[in-house]
Parts: sequence; C-alpha cells; structure tokens
Amino acid sequence: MAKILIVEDEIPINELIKRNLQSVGHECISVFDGEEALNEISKKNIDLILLDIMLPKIDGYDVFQQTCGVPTIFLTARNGLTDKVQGLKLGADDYIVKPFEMLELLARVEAVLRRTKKVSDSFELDGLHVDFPSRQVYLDGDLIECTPKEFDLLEVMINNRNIALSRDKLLDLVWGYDFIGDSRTVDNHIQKLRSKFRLEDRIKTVYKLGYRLEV
Amino acid sequence: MAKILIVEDEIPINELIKRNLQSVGHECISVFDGEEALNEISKKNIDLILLDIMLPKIDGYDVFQQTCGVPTIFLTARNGLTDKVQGLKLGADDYIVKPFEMLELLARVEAVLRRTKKVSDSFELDGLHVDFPSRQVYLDGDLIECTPKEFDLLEVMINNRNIALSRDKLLDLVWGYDFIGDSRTVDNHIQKLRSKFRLEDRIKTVYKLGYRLEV
DNA sequence: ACAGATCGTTACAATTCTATGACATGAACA
DNA sequence: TGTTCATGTCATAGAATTGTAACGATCTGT
Repeated sequence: MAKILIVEDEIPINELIKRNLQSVGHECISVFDGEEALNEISKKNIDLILLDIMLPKIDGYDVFQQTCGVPTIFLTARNGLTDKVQGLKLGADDYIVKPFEMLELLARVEAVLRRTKKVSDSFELDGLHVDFPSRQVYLDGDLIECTPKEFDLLEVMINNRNIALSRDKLLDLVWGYDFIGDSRTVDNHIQKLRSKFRLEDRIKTVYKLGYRLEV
Repeated sequence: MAKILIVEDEIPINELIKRNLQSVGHECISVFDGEEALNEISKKNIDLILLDIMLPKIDGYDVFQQTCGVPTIFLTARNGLTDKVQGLKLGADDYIVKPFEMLELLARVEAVLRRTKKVSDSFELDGLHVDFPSRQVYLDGDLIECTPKEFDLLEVMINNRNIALSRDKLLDLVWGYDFIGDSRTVDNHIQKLRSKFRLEDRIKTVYKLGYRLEV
C-alpha cells in the first residue's frame, strides 16, 4: 500500500492514527516535531503526509513549504490560527479538523491516495480483484457484473475493513441518508456480495449490530 | 490513559471527581480557579477539561475561550446562569448538571475521549486483548467468539474498572433502563465473562451488591 | 410503451442468543 | 455449627436476529 508520514506531537493521537492506517495495510512513519518531519521527507519516498499545524521546533506551515509536492492532509485544531491556516488549505490536498472521526480520516486518506495515484487503484483478496476507477470486479480473472449499489457497498467495506460497521453506519456511508424504520436492505445487499464475490468467510456478521470485512 | 484537568472550586467535589477518574486509570490535575486553569492549559498537553462555570478570578466562560480546542465538559449548576451557559453548550463537547452521578460523569468522559480519539481503542489485561472498533476479543492471541451482551457487559466493566457496580447499575448500563426481570441475569453473564475470558480472579463479587473488575 | 435491470420490501426458514429456573456451592451471622 | 440468604453453575425453551428467495415498483434505454 502507501507509505504515510504522520507528523503529530501528541503521542496518543499519533499512535492511534498509526494503528488505524496500519490495520488497513499502510506503512507508517511517526514523527513528533517539524525537524524530524523534514528529515524523513528528504530521505524517504513518502506517499502522503498527515501534518499537524501546531508543532514543536518547526511548525506545520514551514514544513509544508518544503514538502516538494508530496500530498499533504492538514490536521487542524478546532479554533486554531484559522487565518494563517486558511491560506494553507488551498495548497493542501485536504484538511481535517480535530477532533475528527477515524472513519473520516481513513476515507480522506484513501481519497487523496487514489487521486494522487499513490495507491494501487485496486484491491486484491483471495481470487477477488476490485478495480476502483473502472468500477469493475474480477473473480479468478473473470469479470463479474456488478450493480452500482453492490460496488458502493463493497468499496465502503473494503475501505473500512476490520471494523465492525453497524447497519446505520452502512446506510449513511452507502445510501447517504438517515433511514427511517427498519428494513432488511443492508442484509440483502451484503448477501449479494457474499455469494457473488465468494466472501462468505470474509464478511462476518456482527450479531445485533452489522457486518465486518475481515482481511 | 488520558490527562484530565479538573477545574472546580469546591474542594470536596474536585477531589471526588479526581479520585474516581484516577481509579479508572486517568491522570488528573486539580485546579480551583480560572487563573490556575489557564496556566495548566498553556503548559501541558491536556486531553480533556472538566470545567465548572462559577469560578473565582476568571470564570469558566472566559476560560473556555482560551482552551484552543481542547475537548471540554461543562459542570453546570442546576439553576446557574442558564442563559449565558446555553450559548457555551453549543461549543462544548458535553455538559453535565450538578449534582450528577459519578457513573454518569465517567460515561461521558469515556464517550468524549473515545470520540476525540484521546483514548486507545483497545484494552489489555493479562493475556486478554479487547478491540473496540472491531468488537473482537483475543485471549493469548486467539480470537474468542463473543455475543453482543457479553461484549457490551465487558465494555462497561472495563470503562468502570475498579468501581463496584450494583446489579441494577449494570442492568441500566448494559440492558437499558426499561429492562424488567430477574437480576440473576447479571450473575449469569458475569459468569460467562469469567470463564470465557479467564477473568475469575479479576472480576470480584461484592457481596449483596454486585461486581467489580480489578486491574 | 416495452423490455430488462436494479433495488427496497416482505415472508418464511434457519440460526443464534439469552432469560430463566433448578440445583449446588458459598458467605454471613447468631 | 447450623440456618438463611446470596451467588455459582448448567441446561434449555423461546425470543430475537439473520439468511434466503421471491415479488413488484421504479428506472433506463430503445
């Protein structure tokens, strides 16, 4: 997957981000101040930088000037120096306001990596090959027809693999609206995914909650 | 765990909160007026602030303006300056009305910390590893199947570790207020936890009351 | 307007969970 | 030590949840 540099001086946050990115398959390097950050940027092929603005030694603003075009997502405090940051946001690939939800961060990381082509545009698991740009799915090399909803759901499951996702969460992420009343819509689409893409053993049901894609 | 700043001028209340938060593993700093509060905020990496509104020297309202986005829970008197406070509530992560129940405060603290990702998403004890996002439990590295009630109860016990929890309290926290039935239900589920997760020595029974998870 | 595809809903079967009761064991107290 | 009440332990019936298939409404392209 991608090599991601996490520049964040609060150790618990840094480690939490690291754990989550690693769990979806990325390689992570944690640094805790701007000096270390510039060090890593110069010597390694970093694919993406998560950059806190408030940093010891050299602040995020100055680090950003020297990233030489490496894609960057800013992590900004709720009411930080918004005026200064505002300008930066234009140059950055994305920014996210703390405190943020981890699922949101993961989604943005994937989006930037895909946009900047630093991540393979596809996903492999067992004999399954999912190609995101073309929205096509192959099983053992054979193209499997895939409806829009099926693909959207599959994509969300892949981007949030190893996380228990409630039905409500899935409705939010895939259907995009708050669902009223109870229906078996999610269940039925999950069922489609399982049988169509041979994911019976990979998509676990989390009883009374929802589903989880295990890789 | 997390570093929590308690800003409360009534010494007994301040100390009570401190004792309880420490017993579940948090690091606490007690201050008794707004001036001290700003001092601590500026020099240390505070993860969460519990902020009384009525304070000597500088009041909670003014302190909040300078927290630089550190998550904050307000402690408001029932008939405080509700008009002024009302506005604050929008910016705060949560608020709780005095007099409050300690368990309620603990629950809100955990909720905010998890929401703002200042607390780890997993819990370790002896060979037991509990992963909250995936809702999976490992014992000596092996995945142990876990029912919803088992996981919910385990989570509550972990979040309120070192605190004696009555059966009624557990029924409230895990089953929900509207549960009608035998309180032996709790006993049976505790038994499951003990045998399944090798917690025989960790979950103590508090005679005539309930149970306590000791770490 | 028609044919074909997609998708939300429903119904029923299969599965999983859990509250409960019965009995055994243990703690408190006189 | 004996009595009483509280808790540990286990099995099971019934409730709750999910799997599965089929249906009809809606949409799309012709």
